[in-house]
Amino acid sequence: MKVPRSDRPGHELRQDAARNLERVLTAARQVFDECGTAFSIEEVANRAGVGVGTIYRRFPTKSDLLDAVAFPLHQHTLEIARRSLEAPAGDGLEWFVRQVTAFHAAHGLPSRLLWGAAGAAQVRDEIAAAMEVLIQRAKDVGTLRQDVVYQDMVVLFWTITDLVEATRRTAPRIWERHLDLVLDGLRPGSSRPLPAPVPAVKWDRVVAERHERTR
Amino acid sequence: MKVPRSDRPGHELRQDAARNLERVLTAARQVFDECGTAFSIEEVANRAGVGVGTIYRRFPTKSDLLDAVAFPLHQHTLEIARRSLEAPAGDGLEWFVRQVTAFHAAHGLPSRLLWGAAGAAQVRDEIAAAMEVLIQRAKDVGTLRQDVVYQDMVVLFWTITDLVEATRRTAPRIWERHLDLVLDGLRPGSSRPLPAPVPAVKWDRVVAERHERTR
Amino acid sequence: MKVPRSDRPGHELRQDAARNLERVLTAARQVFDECGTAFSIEEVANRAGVGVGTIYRRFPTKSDLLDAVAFPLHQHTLEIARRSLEAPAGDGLEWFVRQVTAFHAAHGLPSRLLWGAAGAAQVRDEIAAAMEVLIQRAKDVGTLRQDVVYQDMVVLFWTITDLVEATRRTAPRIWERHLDLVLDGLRPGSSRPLPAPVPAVKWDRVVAERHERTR
Amino acid sequence: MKVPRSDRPGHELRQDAARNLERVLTAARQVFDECGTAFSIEEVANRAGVGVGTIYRRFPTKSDLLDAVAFPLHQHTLEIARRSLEAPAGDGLEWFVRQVTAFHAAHGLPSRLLWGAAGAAQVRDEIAAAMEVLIQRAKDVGTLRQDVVYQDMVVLFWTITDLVEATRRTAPRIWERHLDLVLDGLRPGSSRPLPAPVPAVKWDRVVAERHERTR
DNA sequence: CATGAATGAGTTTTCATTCAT
DNA sequence: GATGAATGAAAACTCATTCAT
Repeated sequence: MKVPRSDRPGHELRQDAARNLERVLTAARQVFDECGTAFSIEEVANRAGVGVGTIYRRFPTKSDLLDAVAFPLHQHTLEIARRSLEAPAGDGLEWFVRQVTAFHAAHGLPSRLLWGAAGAAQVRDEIAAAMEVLIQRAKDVGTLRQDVVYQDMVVLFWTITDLVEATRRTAPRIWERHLDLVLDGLRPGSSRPLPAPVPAVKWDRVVAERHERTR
Repeated sequence: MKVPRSDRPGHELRQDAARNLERVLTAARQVFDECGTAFSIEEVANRAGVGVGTIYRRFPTKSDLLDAVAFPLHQHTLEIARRSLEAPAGDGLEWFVRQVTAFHAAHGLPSRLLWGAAGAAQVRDEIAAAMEVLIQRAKDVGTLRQDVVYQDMVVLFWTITDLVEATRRTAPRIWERHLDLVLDGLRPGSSRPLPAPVPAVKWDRVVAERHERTR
Repeated sequence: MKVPRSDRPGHELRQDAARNLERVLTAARQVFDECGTAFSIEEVANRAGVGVGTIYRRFPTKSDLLDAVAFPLHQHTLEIARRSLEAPAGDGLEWFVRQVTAFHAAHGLPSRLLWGAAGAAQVRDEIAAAMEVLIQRAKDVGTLRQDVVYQDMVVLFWTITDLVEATRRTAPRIWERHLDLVLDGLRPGSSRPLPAPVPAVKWDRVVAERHERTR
Repeated sequence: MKVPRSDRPGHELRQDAARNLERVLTAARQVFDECGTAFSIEEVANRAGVGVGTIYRRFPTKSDLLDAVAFPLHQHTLEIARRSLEAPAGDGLEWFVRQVTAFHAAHGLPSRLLWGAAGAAQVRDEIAAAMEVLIQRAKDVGTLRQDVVYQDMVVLFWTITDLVEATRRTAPRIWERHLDLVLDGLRPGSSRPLPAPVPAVKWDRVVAERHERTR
């Protein structure tokens, strides 16, 4: 477990450090998966085979560690968004929603954690922009109700990812049917018009607050 | 909860006690609202203006306190279910969903807490029975897709109440539009059939696990 | 469980009080027997069917309650001492030791508690006086080594009663054989003279301290 | 207890730790001596000049701390047993009893703690084997009553060590005379045969229960 | 740089004792 | 007098974070 340092001082440290970082993140993902935010840093350190000090060197705070865990997930979600823009006209939105949800399901990180991370804001913005485009395209092609707005889709994400998390260990596929049901409901042919969306004024705070509650 | 022993005078002994109990429960609701299950008993005691011992006298366990907080909510939800059965044919289901959600929104208790409480099982069962009836009626009258099952409605509840909780302080009415959207999507006229529901076999465990995770 | 008060106020209280007192003492004996000094007043109150306040009215301190439990035992031990003086010449000492030990075994109260009680001092003195007489008689008749002194017998009591207590629940009769062995060793015919006893100067403190440690 | 990882320099890292450990054990011995098992970890921490966390790092449980305190005593007692086997024929038993008792007196730890510690069982067994040999030898040489068995000697130990403990602070040498008296009584020349020992069947439980009561 | 020992405030829970009813 | 609710000072134990080695 103790990695012997190289005999020649000073130039392979980077490698060790990198390996350690990877181990820490892997352990953190694992432990978070099992315990939620109630895990202890020491537990992570033990599983990673390093001392707590090593973790604190890179992540001065438990919160920072969580952010680091979330980071690659952000990136991947962003990647999905970008690729959705290349989907055949009108299919992008649905494809995006399904892909992101499946990704969540596969990696088991709470959406709140995911989006509350420091630095998530920028990613969020780019994703939002992509979604706006996807939404408009879907409306144009006639696969989405005209009265649906960006906000509706975000809220949908929230509910779906919460569901994914809540049932991951006991009914890991239950979200699929629910998603089918809801997506189908979003198609045109509705019998009742929607009320006006919540005014956008506070929207940022809504998003932020929702995400920060986890910590 | 404590039944006074007689009708004759001399039974208002527990005025102070009753007041304290009420204070404790109020404080607990409040603190839970702010911190989730991460609150400390001492915090509740401070806000209630009592000593921790007072809380422990009635609620030997943190868990018991949470149960006590949830109890009246169970009862009220059950009441809504019963009344929904008396609604004009076909409207009961939607009425039920809207009422329960509104109630959640007004009282701000997480659905997980609500349903994970000791003794919730029985209430759950009665509500489930009512919902089955309501679902059938809605299908009969043609206000609900034929392929929707009880399970779908429960999952819908989960997602909606989670949404309510997550946005209560920042966008307290956002859930309404979302509910409109989803409920409208449940009406007949769908373009795609749903896949088969998750087999009922594990259903009980799903429900139980989801609720117990909160503690 | 709640005893209804008599309709005519004020003159049967004594009886109730007496009954309560008795119940409390019985419960205390029982609980002490099970838990040692680690029992809680509330536990005693519950078993006695009274409120803790009732106990505190008569026994302002846990310690006082323990003293009250010990009292009748003192008296009985004293009684044994008195009767031992009437035993046929020379047999009194052994009879006394056996009787007292058997009494302890039957009632299961630690000797430390027994003798540490407030007001035990006087009883102790009278018993000591009796023992001195019994010892002398035994020596005169030749059933006890000439070099044995009062102190030796007290120490013997301590060791034996500790043994009784430590084995009461698992080997309730083991002390009998040990007592036989030791008593037999006290008879004349020793091969080695004893060293001088510990000087009597500190004797009182020794006795007192030993008993007070329990609290 | 912690094995340093290598002979090469750089292993004295835990100087502070070692000092702290020593301090903790010393403080624990002291506090236990004064309060019995009723001491608090915080008290130990204060006397040792460390935080409670430091104690809990090495002794996750109060019980573990007590075990650690007892451990060296076990070893030393075992050592005495081994050396007793090398004593001149027939003297070993008495030498063993006197040595062990003197050791108890010098170090002031209750026999219950001593023998109840985790891992004491093995030590106990080896000591028991040695005692059986010593007893037989003493009988062979004629310095011990033929009817004395191992059980008698253990019971004797219990009573003597309890006495040592109970009088340590007030009459620290009183046990010596008592031991002389009892040992002398064990020599042949008894006037009365002993009853049969308690059946060995339950013996193990007797021993275990006696020791575990302390915690 | 890594390590893990140390810290100490914080958490849940218990219980002797007081006091309003 | 009796009752049992209220109190709050412990106690055992945890864990994020700091710091000596």
